[in-house]
Amino acid sequence: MRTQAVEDYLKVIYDLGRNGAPVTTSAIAGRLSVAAGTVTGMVKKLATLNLVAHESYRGVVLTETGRKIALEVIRHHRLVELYLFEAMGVPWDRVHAEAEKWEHVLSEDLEDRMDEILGSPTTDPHGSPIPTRDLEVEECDREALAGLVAGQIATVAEVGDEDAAMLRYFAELGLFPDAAVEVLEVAPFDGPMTLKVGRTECAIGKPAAAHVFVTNVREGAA
Amino acid sequence: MRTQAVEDYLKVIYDLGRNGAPVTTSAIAGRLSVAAGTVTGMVKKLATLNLVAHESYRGVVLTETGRKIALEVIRHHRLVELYLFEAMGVPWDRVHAEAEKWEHVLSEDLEDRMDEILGSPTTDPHGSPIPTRDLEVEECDREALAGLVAGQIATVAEVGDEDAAMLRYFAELGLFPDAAVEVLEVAPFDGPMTLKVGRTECAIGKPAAAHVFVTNVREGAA
DNA sequence: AGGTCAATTTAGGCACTCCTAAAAACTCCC
DNA sequence: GGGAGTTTTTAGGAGTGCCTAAATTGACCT
Repeated sequence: MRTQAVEDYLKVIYDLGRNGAPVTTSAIAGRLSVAAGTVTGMVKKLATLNLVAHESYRGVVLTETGRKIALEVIRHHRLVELYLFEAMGVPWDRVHAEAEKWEHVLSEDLEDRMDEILGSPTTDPHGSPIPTRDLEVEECDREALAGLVAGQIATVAEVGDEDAAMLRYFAELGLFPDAAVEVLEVAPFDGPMTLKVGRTECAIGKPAAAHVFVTNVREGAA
Repeated sequence: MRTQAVEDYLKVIYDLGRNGAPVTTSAIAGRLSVAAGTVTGMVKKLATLNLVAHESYRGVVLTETGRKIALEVIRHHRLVELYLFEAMGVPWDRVHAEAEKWEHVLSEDLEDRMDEILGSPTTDPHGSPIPTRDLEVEECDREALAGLVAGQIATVAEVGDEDAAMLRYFAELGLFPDAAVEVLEVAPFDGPMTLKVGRTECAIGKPAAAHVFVTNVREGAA
């Protein structure tokens, strides 16, 4: 019953539902690149398996069981990402795609071994938190870089890991987790932001900046 | 087209067909724990994909393309086995089962990284040869330990990797690749063999001994 | 040669995951 | 309150991979 497709759906539903609201059919369809009709069918199946609660036309919410499975898969995914990055030297823009496949075949035993080799890490190479063995995650208060205004200083906490080209771009700019950024200027009409990352300046468009999440936001030295 | 099932079938057909004879439907069914009718259907599909040549009621033979794919999968399998064993400390009786899953999700990039980390190894933890990157394998002349007679000395080259319990038994006896064995006695009526492995003596039944392959067989010092 | 038995293939189904296209429900705005 | 437009669901199919049971073929033995 716990097929790869089921795991993928649960993972996506977890991610889309973090704000607490029910997850829509079309949102899932978009994330999985699948037709809407397909999602309806699958959601019904997940409901009969008691992994989600589904109200017709209203979206789905994970049950406790569904949430646990989602977190297991996410733990696998992020541990594998970090393992590939740290232990095998896979570049950070490629670990996500590999981990998408590995997450479904990782045994508990291997999970533990990776965890131990990596020293029970808490975040993956993109800054996303790795759920603990008993599936706790702390959802930190992170805000999008795109929402900051000129003069603010912050620390990069996490970057979106899905788009490899964007990750290469972030790497070029120095936008890694823990990097310090200062917003020098924000052009009007959703224009680009001028940043100081470390000691170098750069400009970044709003769409890309929406995939960078920061923490510890404060006003810069005047 | 290259599904996991296709890869599994090709791998098994390769293995069963090493003696040169066409591979029977039932042999495949047995190996894959699948009904005979299922195999017929899959074999037909493989034939339309030009991966095997199939003569009705006569068995199948791999085409060159099919053989290449089989060797790729086998290379993946054995590299993964060795990686799990060497780099992750997975006990040798468990690496086979894990590798069965990993072999299908390993990218070329990861394959190369494992190969490099391991120093371009030539055999897996059970002594099976790892095909080279351009898919050459040397099928060495190995004979079953079960076929030796009293007084012969040989070197263990390979042990069957499918049965975890049997592997644990071999480990207990010291029957690893490269171990020296001397046949002290062979009981009649397919009875057990008494061996000297290293410095200790032990008895092993014929069925188990059929899964140990040796090389460099010679007469012992009289 | 004929019969028996085993191996193989055929036939009909089932579960899963996906698709497209049409119908139904919801939302929102006038 | 009634469209218009979007979202969701329903309906009908397709491909893969598995099953069982019945029919066929091949092999072997007398």
